[in-house]
Amino acid sequence: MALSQRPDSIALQKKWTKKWDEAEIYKYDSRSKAPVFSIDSPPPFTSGALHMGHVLSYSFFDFAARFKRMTGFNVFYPQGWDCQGFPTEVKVEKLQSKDNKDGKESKGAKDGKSGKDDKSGKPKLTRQEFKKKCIEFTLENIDKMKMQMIRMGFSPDWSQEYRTIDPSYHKKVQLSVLQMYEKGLVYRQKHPVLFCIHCQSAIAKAETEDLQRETKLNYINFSVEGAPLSVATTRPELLHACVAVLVNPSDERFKKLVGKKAITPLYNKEVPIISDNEVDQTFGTGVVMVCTFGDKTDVAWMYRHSLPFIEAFDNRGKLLNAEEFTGVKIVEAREKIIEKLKALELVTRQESTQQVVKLHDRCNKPAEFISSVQWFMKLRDWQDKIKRAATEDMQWFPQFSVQYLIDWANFVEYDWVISRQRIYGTPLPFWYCEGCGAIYTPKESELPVDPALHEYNKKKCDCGGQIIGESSVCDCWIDSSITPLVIAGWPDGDYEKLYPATLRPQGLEIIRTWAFYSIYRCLALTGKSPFKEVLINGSVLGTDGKKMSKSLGNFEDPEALLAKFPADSLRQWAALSGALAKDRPFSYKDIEYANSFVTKLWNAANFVDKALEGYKPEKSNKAHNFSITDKWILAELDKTIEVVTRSMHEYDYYAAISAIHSFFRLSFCDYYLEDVKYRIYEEAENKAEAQYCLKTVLGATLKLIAPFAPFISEELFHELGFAKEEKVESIHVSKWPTPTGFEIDEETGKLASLLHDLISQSRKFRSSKQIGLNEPIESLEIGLPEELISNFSDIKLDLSKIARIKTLDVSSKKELTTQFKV
RNA sequence: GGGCUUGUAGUCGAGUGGCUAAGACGUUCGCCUUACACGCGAAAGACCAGGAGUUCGAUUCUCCUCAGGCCCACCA
Repeated sequence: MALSQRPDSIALQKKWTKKWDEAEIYKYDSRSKAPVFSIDSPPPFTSGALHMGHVLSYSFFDFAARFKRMTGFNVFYPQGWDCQGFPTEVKVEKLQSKDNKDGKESKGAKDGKSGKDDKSGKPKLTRQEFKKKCIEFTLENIDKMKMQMIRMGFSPDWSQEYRTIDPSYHKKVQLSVLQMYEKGLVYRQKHPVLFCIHCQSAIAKAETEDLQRETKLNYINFSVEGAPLSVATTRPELLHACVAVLVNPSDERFKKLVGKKAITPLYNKEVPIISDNEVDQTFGTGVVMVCTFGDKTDVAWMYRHSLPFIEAFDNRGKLLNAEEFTGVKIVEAREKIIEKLKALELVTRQESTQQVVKLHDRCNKPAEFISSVQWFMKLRDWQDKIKRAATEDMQWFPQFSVQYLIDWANFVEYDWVISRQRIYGTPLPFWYCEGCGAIYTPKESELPVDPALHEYNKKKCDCGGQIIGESSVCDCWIDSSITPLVIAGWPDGDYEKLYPATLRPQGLEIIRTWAFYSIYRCLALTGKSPFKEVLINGSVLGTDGKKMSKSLGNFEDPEALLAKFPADSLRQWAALSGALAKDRPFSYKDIEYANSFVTKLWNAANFVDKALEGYKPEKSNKAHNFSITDKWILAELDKTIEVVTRSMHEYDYYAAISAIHSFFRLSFCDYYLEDVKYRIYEEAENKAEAQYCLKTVLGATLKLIAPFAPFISEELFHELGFAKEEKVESIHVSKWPTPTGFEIDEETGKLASLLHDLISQSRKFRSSKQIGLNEPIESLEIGLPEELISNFSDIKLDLSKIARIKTLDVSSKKELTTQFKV
């Protein structure tokens, strides 16, 4: 049958997606005895549509999945959705405020306590209503993203789909938290959190914006053994919460003071003088006062040096424990306290300085740290175990990327705050007594629970205190850090069949979170590392080499690209641009190049299809009448299969796709097809051998490219009858090609390159004399080294036919010489 | 400031302790040759960032400098 024009890519995509779905070729077979290859693929965050980063990374996972299927693995490739989290809340709030015609935003949803907007007094969504909106928004996004994934030709087993909002998922998350609680790894404690005193809400760092501003740096005298010690601070209003004075251990000026006590001005409190490497000797006087809490460093220092904790102000920003200044607001207190210190002649200097403050992005007021009760998971003592698991139990691709995890593990200073005062998240499965702080947990059979809504809340503790259901939800990494367990079916008994996962593919930027927390939690829950191989990909930059972002105008939308290019081309772009763990600028040229390759493949297949008319396999197999070029192309094919196979095993998709492209384009299309044309058209006696080679090479190439270009390879695999011959439903479940085992001797190799060299020279000659390729050349005299002369007859016919030279004469020369005549 | 990473033709980018350092895009020239003009053929274009060291020999290994990128931290 003759192939027509290259088919429309959308029609192709629809046709094969449907067939693959019906034939369930991507389905994991739990009864199969084949070795399992399981992929713990990232559940994308469902606050929007797919972006180019997804296109790049999910293409990588898909290459792996398709390759492994073809090499005989029982591939387990689920796809999840990471649904809950702050960005979704923000987007839903924005949508809500758009609906409000007066333009006022709903703040009620934010504080996690009340569903009413206490500022405007207007009725707003309740907690439950808001949550419902978030879920609706999420489901819409999942539909959109799933559709895009299908259009990209990604091949997860959709029967294994999971969502982190599903009750079954919540149940597992809560169970995992409870089990870690049983092991003593979860606790409840007072902890500083970022808080907006204007909006009355705890906020995440991600909700803040930096503001560079000018402020006053005040030099204030403390005293040590009666002598003054000058300390520079921008926040004198926190003096009452000063718990220590820090100096750098290598600072000669203060070495003698370390270990002694300093007396704070105004409040006359005795605080220790401690040395710490993080103190900048050149800033201010080189002496820092540590307060609870001026900023994040204060928090770090407080934990590091086990300093006592003084509540500096309440959640309305009014000073606490500050003697005469108690109840005064922060900004006002700053001025009043400086005035008083000046009056006492304790301020020696004031100078302007630049500082960066964190503003709440909704109200543009400075965020403060305040103390609040939070839930924690113990990370201390786990760093070494995590590092050991990552280095001993796992192989990282590329190797250096494990260093990101090690660095992070070394850096962790305090435990993981797992509670968030938000709405859209997995509820923490705990109750606590308001009075004595006793903690109550649900039974496993009660899960999933929302303690905030539970009737248990009406009960009293043994101590007589009221029992309160926790209303905080889990950090979203609590949800996603157990994916290796969830996909394996944990906690059911036979989860170990699929645990640990074979492969964890993920982005470089979330090694510190997703990889780190997954290893930690899975180790804590099972004692076993969660995966064996980690594949790290970088992110896609704009064409200008900068991080892709809508505001920079270097943003590419996959949706728009899919309208212009077939998925097969986009996927090849991913392979072409994706050196592991490296950020790559986006390139239209790569896509266009990939696209032209798809066309090339189609056209070459078209030629082969016609050339195979009347082909009788038995003729070629028995005759062994292979020409030099036949032997050469089969040997080249073998080399390519070897390189591609090795590269695929190593997740080196760049190497794989380049090898395929260059073999097919250069060796096969540019040389071999030209070499055999005369044998096909002129019914040469060794035509069957040429047909055999054409068919073998095309068939193998289709398979090699199948993981990268699943649609076009499938179409051609069926159109040219390979599927029927191999009795398989799809190229994607066919066997990965193995080398034909065709040995090529040195002599044959030399003759093949001599032939191609002479053809090339003839073309140069034509080019210089402006002779068209279809006009014959009268004669060619060739001077050849002795050792090539005897075998020259093997390529003589090919040369005269392919280069269209009427007469060929050969004589013995030291080196190759050519003399063309028109 | 810390960690990682990169610096190869006009552009994007492979690769190697020693033979003429891939390929693509772009450029120039010639071709609609019965698969393909989304094509074919030919050509030009690189002191492999700079400096020092190791070595018989370095673009490749080590160190320094300079310049990018990503992540983290960020000054009281």
